[in-house]
Amino acid sequence: MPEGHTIHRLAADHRERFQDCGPLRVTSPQGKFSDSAALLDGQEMDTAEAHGKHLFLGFADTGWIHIHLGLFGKVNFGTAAAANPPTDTVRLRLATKDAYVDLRGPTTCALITDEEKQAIHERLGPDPLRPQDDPAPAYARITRSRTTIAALLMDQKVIAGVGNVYRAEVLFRHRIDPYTPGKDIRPAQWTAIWDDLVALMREGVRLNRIDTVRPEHTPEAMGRPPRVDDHGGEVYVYRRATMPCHICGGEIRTADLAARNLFWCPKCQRPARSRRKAEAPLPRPA
DNA sequence: GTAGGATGCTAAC
DNA sequence: TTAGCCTCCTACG
Repeated sequence: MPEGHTIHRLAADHRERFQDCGPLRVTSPQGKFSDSAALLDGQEMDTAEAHGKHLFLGFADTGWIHIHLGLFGKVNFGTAAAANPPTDTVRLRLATKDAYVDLRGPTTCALITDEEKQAIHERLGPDPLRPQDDPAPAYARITRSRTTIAALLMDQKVIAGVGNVYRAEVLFRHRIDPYTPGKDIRPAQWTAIWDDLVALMREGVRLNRIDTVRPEHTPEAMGRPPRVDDHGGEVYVYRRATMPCHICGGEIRTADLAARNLFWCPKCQRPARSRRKAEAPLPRPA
């Protein structure tokens, strides 16, 4: 379930359980990380950090474990490693005598150097969850681009950490048509998007799930049934195709955009130019 | 039991 | 633009 909030939460969870806890048992039951695991076995993890969807576990003497979960990767924490042997799909297990963590199905799990880590940071855009990150370079790219804002928000070189859920939800919250070209996004709109992502994603880290509905649109406030779905959080449009919009009652739509599912409300997120007209939204390019 | 999809990304055409 | 990667879960027989 990896958008940026998940990865920042994982970094904090790794620090809490394993940072400066003495030598770790490092193994790769599945085998694909065995050589590096052997190098790391018995070392101490001294830090863990996240940038966008990338997780870095720091081992002062040996380097960094670079982890990217991709679409399927999963992390499970547990206690009493000895009593819970890993299954053969576990790529990486870190363990103390009290706690363990298992990594399965990542796109990336590799031992890298400081220089390689730096190169990864340099190709990522600012991350709303990194307090020191500046949203200005992201806007500079957006305002130069004819690509749709929906695609730009998913481009990790532009902004790091936003995934398919946050992109759909933040555009809805600001009534922005997802097909708006980047160059038509006004500075005030970008500031509002960034500030909102900072708030939403921080809440995502805290609760370990994505909630985006405002207080007046919660199930309790509206007297509607809560969402029944594997993500847990309350949302406006993500995976709600054909269901009624919580605000206007119109039908939520879905479309393919850059090989991902886009969700939006065509009434609430009408292009600015046609919002004055009482007509249906303009036809979309395929 | 099996197919298909999923909050991601890259390399190759 | 497409195929490929990696795993888990759900829906459907």
